Amino acid sequence: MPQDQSNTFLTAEQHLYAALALIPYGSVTSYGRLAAMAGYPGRARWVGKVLSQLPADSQLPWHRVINAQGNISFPANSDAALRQSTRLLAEGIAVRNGKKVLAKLM
DNA sequence: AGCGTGACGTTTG
DNA sequence: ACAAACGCCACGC
Repeated sequence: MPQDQSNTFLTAEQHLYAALALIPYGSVTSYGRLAAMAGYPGRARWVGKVLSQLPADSQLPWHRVINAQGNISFPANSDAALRQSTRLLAEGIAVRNGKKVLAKLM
């Protein structure tokens, strides 16, 4: 039954949110690693899609997710990239050229 | 069914 | 450091 969302059953997205919430303040990880953490190895693109649909008022630390190259996955100096770099900076993580995140991935 | 498009990843040059 | 070539999966047309 589709609407039977008992608390023992978690959707794939919920697993992802749970994994995302576990990323510690001040550290970053990649889409691919987050996918694996959530139990879906090889689904980096899916992670990106889910994050792109997060509500604007989400309390989840979406800004701690960058790509495997260590870059913010938005065009440098776009509004989105600026929002993310601002939030990272607030956690003590520096960003070079509006793209490169100067921190090791988790 | 076919094709283009993504907040992507790995390998190779 | 940069780019191409794959691989990957969900969606919309």
